[in-house]
Amino acid sequence: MGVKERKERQKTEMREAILSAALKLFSDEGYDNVTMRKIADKIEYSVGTIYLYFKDKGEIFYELHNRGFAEFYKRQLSVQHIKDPIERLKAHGEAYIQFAMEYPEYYDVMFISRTPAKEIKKSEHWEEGERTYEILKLNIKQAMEAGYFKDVDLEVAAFSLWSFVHGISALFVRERLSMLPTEFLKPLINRALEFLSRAY
Amino acid sequence: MGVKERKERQKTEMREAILSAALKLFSDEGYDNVTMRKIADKIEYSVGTIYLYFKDKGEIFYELHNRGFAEFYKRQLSVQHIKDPIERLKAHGEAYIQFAMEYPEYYDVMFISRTPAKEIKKSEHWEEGERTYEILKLNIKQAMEAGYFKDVDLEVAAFSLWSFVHGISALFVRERLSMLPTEFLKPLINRALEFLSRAY
DNA sequence: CTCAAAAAATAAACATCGTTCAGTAAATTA
DNA sequence: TAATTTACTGAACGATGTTTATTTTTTGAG
Repeated sequence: MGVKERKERQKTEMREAILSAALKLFSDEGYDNVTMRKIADKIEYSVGTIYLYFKDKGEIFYELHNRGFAEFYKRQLSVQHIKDPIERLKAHGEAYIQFAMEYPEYYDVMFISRTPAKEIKKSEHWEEGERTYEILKLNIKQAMEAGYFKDVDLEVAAFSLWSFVHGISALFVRERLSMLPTEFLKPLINRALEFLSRAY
Repeated sequence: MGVKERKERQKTEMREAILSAALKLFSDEGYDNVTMRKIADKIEYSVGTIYLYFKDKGEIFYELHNRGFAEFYKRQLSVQHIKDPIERLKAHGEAYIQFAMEYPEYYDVMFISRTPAKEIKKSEHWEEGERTYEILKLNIKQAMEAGYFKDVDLEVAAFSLWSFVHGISALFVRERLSMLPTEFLKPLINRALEFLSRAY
């Protein structure tokens, strides 16, 4: 009698369907322009049904946000195998910005949004943010040991590099770079990363 | 018979009251969380009255956006008298960040807030933003002519420097640096500017 | 297989949003 | 003072997120 199991499975399948529809919509149209009714249309259920699976619109976003942070951290790690410290730092920056461009809604709540949903404030997930900052400092430190960043304070360098990639990400996410055609944007960002990594 | 003049004055006073209330609210709560009714409450008029002075919510934002840029542009110019190109560039960055720290509401509206895109996209006032970008490029170009930034593309350098100061400003304005005590923040920012200007 | 209880889904209703508009009050003019 | 113009209001509209009462579907004991 696997009734309970099937119900469980169906419940998670429905949650996944909602999350998947919401992610696409959020990413295409932005959180505020996505209505619960649009999500409901997309999964071909009525509006009220969504509320059987999620407390409110914010909880849908929160769940996606969690997955975003997990993905963010994973991407930071994915670069750690690179041997050359400067190359690794550059790849680190690339991974950071790529995440922001791929999941602007996530990036927004993580680093830009003024009032993150209540759930997010008290969340343990900012620690994941600090862990990525530690990775950055580690990478800079190893670059120093390899002879780069002479006479530079570690904290100052970390703050500077973070500000730099955040600046690019924030301008992109909040659409202050829309005057640049997309095909020019990515190369420009890459050259900007080179600009910085070649400086030291 | 200065009736017309007084009416004119009253009209602009009302516009100013609306703009001032809106700026504070936008900055405190974010564009989307500010309702027309909140603005109306703050100036102690009914909702409909606002629409006698502004076409819609977006136009209020648009006007604030314009004013921010005017003040911003003035500050950028104030640095142009400095002779040494690298010192001037550094002062330029300082002026930029100082504006953000002094008028976080304006900086927010100008470079961070989600914009009602229609108004601003086609606006001639982004040109004021582009004018400041031209100043930056001019300053970089003169630094190049003085022997700095060798083998660097002008556009890439401008984009990089802008991203850098925007990153710092955005992190400050959106309170992602609140873990740093204020007395450490300014020196840190100064050292970050040095970090970059010393790189080339 | 039947059918009442439980679960799932829905449609309608609610409060609030930006915006509009018919109507009222105030100021101006003749 | 009376008429007209201007300033303002408050109710209404369609759309939003969310809640609720109701209907439909699924379940499992007799």
